[in-house]
Amino acid sequence: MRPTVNDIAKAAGVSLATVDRVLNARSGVTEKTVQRVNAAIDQLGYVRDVTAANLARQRRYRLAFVLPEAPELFVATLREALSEAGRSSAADRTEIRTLSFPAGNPHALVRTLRTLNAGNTDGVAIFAPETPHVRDAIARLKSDGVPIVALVSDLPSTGRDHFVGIDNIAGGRTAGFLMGKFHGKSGGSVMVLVSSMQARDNVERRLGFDQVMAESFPEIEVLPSLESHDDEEITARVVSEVLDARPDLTGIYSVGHGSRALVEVLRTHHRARQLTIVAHELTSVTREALRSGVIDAVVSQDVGHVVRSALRVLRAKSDGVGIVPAQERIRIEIVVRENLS
Amino acid sequence: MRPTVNDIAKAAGVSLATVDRVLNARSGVTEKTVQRVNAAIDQLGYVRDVTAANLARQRRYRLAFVLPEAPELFVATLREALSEAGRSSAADRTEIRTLSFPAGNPHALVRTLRTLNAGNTDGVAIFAPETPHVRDAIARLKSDGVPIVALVSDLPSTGRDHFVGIDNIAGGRTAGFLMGKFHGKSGGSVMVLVSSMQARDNVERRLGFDQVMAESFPEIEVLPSLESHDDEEITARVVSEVLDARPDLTGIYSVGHGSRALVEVLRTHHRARQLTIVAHELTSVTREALRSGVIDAVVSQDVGHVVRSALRVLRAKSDGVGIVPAQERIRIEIVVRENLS
DNA sequence: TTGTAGGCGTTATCAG
DNA sequence: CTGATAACGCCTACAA
Repeated sequence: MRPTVNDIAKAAGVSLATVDRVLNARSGVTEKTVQRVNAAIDQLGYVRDVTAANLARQRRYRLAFVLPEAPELFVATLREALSEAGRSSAADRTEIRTLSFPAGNPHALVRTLRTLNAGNTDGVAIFAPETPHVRDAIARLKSDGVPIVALVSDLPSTGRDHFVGIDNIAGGRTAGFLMGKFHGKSGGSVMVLVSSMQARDNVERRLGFDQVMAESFPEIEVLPSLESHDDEEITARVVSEVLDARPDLTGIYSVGHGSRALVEVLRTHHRARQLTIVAHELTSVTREALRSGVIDAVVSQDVGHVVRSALRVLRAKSDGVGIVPAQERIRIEIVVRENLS
Repeated sequence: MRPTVNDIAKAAGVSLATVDRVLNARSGVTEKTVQRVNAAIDQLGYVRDVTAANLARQRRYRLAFVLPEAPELFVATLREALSEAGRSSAADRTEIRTLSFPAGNPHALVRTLRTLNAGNTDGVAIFAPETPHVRDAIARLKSDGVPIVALVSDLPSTGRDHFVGIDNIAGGRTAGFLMGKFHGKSGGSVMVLVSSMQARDNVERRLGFDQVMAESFPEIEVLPSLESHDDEEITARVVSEVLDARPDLTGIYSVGHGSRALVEVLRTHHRARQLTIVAHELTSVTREALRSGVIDAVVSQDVGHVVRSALRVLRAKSDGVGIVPAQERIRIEIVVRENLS
C-alpha cells in the first residue's frame, strides 16, 4: 500500500494541513517542521496521488486550438485528431475549443485571437503563418499570461512557449535521403513543389532537402521551387509543363501539406510510373496514392501525437511546471506502401 | 461545470446509491427507476469522472511482464521502456513486476510462470517463444482467470487474449520494399540472416520479405536463411563466408532482434559500403550503424508504445471492458540516417 | 428496492 | 505558524 499524506502526517507528528503546505511549497511553516516532514516523505517513499490532487483542486484546463480553414487535407486530419482527443479530454479535466480562421487572412486570425484572454483561456495552440499582425496578437496574449504553443509550423519570433511538430529541416533531409536512395544512380533532375515560400515549414523542408541532395546525391539536379499556393489549377499546369519541358525529370518532391492536385495529375500522366515521388503528410489522398504506387514515400508526423503533446505542454505551462522534452519530440515518420497503417 | 452523480440523483429524484447502481449496471433497481435515471443521465449529458471512480474504488492493477534474459540489445530497450513506464505507473494505480527467464530455457520460463496466479496478479505480458510447455503454463493462468497478452512475438496457440507488436509479415514486407528500392536495378543477390527459425516473428518477417521480393523485385535473388542463433561468432563466420563466396551479393537483410555481430563484421569489411543493409529494431547498435552509414534502414517498433499498449490492454481485460483496437495497433516504423530521433 | 453515511487521497478554508 | 474540518466526485457497506 502506498503511503498517503495521512501516513506522513502521523510519521512527522504534524497535521494534514502542514504536510500539504510543505508538499506544495507554501509559506508559513517553520524550517524545522519542513525538515521533519520532508524526512518522513522520503523515508516512507511518498509520491502524491495526482488524480486525487486534481480532484480536490477542481482544476480545469480551458484550451483553445486556432486552425486555418484551409483546403489541405492535412488540416482536416489535424481537426479529426483534435476532436478525437476531445472525446477523452473530460478525463483530463480539459476543455478543448477549436477556433478557425480563413487561411491567408491574417486580419481574421487576429480578430479570432482577440476573443481570447486570460479570463477565458488557460492556453492556446496555434497553427498559422508568421506575420507581424499575428506576432502582436500573440505578444498580447502572452503578456496577459496565457501560454502559447506553435503547431506544425514554428513561430519563433512571437516568443511562443513551445513548438510542437517535427524538425522540418530534418523532415526535408529525410525526404531528400529517400529521393536519392529510391532514385538509382542515373543522374536526372528533381522538381520541387512548395505550397508557399511564406510558410516557414515549407522553407525549412526545402533547405534540408537541398542539404542532403548536395551532400549525398550531387549527380541529381534539383530544380528551383515552384509555388502552387495550394491551388489545384496552378499545380496541374505547372507540373504538366515541367514534365513536358524536362524529359530528364526523374522525381518530384512535394513539400507542402497538400498533394491532391499533384496526385491527380500523376494519376493520368504516362511518365508518372518512372518518377520517384516523395510527399509530406499522410492523408486519405497520399494514403491512396501510396497504395496505388503513384507516390513512393511520405514523410509524415502523427497528428494524434501532435495534438496530445500540445495538450500536455499547455497544461504543464499553465501549471508552471516543467515538461519532459524527450517525451514531446514529434517523430519524423516514413510511410511507404508496405507499412501503411 | 460538468454534471455529477449528485445532479442526476436530484434530477431523477433518487439517491446517490441508486444512481450508482444503474451507472454500474448492478441489480436491485426497478426497471422504472432505471429509466428515470438514464433519462436524467443523457438529458444532463453526464459522463462519469473515471479518476474519481478509481479513487473511490481503490482499484490496483498488479501486472507482470515476463521477458527473456537475452543478449540482444532489443530486449534491453524493452526493459528500459518498461522501467520508464514503471516510473509513471503509480498515477495509473498500476504495479509493474518484471520477471526474467534465461533465453532458450522453457523449463525456467514455466517455473517462472508457475509463481503467478489470480491471487497475486491481475495480468501478464509475455515475450517468449511458442513451445508446448509455455502453452500449458499459459493455459493454466488463463483458466485461473488471469488475462494474458503476447509481446512482440505472437503466441496464437496459447489462446492469449491479445497480441501487442507489429504485424511481422508486414514488417518483413516493409524490409523487402526498402531493400528492393534502395538496391538499384542491377540484379544481384540478397543474404537473409535470421536469429532462429523457431521464433515465430522471424519466420513471419522472412515470409513477408519473400513475398515482396518475388512480387516486385524478381530480378534480385534471395538466398536461403542463415541461422545465427544470436551467436556472435557464428554470425561473423557465416557473413564473411557468404561475402567471399558470392561476389554478386548486393544486400543483407537481418531479420532478428540483434544486429551487433553483423554490424561488427561490416564495419571492417571492404565491401560493406556497396551493400544495402536492412535490419530490425532500433537499439544503440543499429542507431550508431545508421549514423555511420553501415546500415541503410531499420524497420522498428516503438518499445514505449508496445509497453503502454500492453498496460492498457491488460487493465482493460482485467476490468472486463473492451479495448479500442485502432489505438492498440503498433506502427511499423522506418528509420534511416536522417530521421534518427 | 432504496437510502444513509463514511471513505478514497488530496486541497482549502477558517479558526486557534 | 499550525490544526480541524469540509469539500472534490464517486463507490460501498449497512440499514431501512
